[in-house]
Amino acid sequence: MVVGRSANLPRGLVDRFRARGDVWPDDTGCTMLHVDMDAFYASVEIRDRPELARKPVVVGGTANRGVVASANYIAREFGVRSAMPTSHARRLAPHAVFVSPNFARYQEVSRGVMAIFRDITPLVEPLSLDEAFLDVSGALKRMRRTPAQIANLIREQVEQAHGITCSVGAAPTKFLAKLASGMCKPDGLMVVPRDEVLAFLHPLPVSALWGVGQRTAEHLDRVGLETVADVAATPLPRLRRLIGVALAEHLHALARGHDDRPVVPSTREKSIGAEETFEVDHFDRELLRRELLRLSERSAATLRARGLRGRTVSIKVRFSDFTTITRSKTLRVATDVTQEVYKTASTLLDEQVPAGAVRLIGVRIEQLVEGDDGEQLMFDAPERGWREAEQAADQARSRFGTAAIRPASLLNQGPARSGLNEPKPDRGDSASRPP
DNA sequence: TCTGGGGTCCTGAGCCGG
DNA sequence: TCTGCCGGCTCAGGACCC
Repeated sequence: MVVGRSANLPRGLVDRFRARGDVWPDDTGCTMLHVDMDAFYASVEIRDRPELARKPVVVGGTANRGVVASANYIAREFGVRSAMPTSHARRLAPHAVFVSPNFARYQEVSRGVMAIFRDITPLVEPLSLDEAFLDVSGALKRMRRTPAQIANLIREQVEQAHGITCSVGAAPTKFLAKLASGMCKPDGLMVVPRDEVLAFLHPLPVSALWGVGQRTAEHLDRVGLETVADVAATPLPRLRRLIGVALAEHLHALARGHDDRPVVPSTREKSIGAEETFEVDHFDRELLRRELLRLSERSAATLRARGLRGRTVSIKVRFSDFTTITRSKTLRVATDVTQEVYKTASTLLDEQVPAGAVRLIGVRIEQLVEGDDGEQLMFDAPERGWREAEQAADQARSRFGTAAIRPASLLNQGPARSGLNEPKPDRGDSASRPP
């Protein structure tokens, strides 16, 4: 979902490389495809509710502090962008239909789309629900098609099967394919021919490089590096001094068109966590501890569901002025037990977090190992009883719903706030929903 | 304008043991 | 025994991505 970046790209460049009609670019060696669904969440909502088709549609948190997760192209004409505060989006497009996200629905559609990709090649690397890399080098011979023809086939099949459009970039490397798919949106195909890589890359602004966000772009701009060509021409030692060794080497390689990362079909998670922004800031430590328990429960349940345990528990606290601190503690033995996670998180809060108005609190578990990796459980360990109880609760929840079993201290708390386990009310646009 | 929630990766400081 | 060096680990924070 590249939104803001493609907006500032040189127009002539986009026209030059975008494939249209029967004009086929030279796609020899462009076996890396990046497929990106167009305004994915908004497109799924519109497909499910066709009466929204000609309206500006914004998907995002509809509460006071939400941000835009996705906006269709009609809404974007009014300046609405993803990651923009919903309140701002409402001012820009007050007549738009605002919809709360339904992630279960998006996951379902995403699974269907990924299945289409896997019919073409087993080398599929999903980056998120709405995009993936595909290495089609092995599929060329079998399908007797070129990369661009396979890309078009994917676009047709996704639209036929799911009623939504996607854009595809085809290039010799991952980074170039991803750039290309972002530049030909919506519903487009762009090929970056092997011998035109630098002509494609060098006029782009530095922010087009993967790993350059607002801060790094400002930093580079201050020393006169504005385009990808400028980065490519900068001696590596100077770049290292400017932005650090790892980032310098990464950007220098990308700027010269070098990127030999393969498609990796499955990657292991490094951490699992949950966080929550409150509707209003809170000082009350008892309330914060209850929230930590809720988030510990969510995170540990995810660990158990995936057969993982983690050694490091970290908490994140964001205060009303947006300063954010994290505090962590590494346990002797990896755990997936809610009570263990909560106890550690709660101690970190009590001992290391100063008093103040808190707008966000989060729990994350790191240093993950497979359930039977690492140290064996001690059979007389106190956590053993908790684990059995929690596994039973997990099973009950999977049968009777997430509200069926909750820690005693979370009872009488009323329904969870947005982003928590219960199904979310679809606030804001109920008037426009059919009966 | 006023900033979500899920993550990953990198850097640098401090500590510890060999 | 003391000192310096080095590597590994932990911890905190920042930046980035979708």
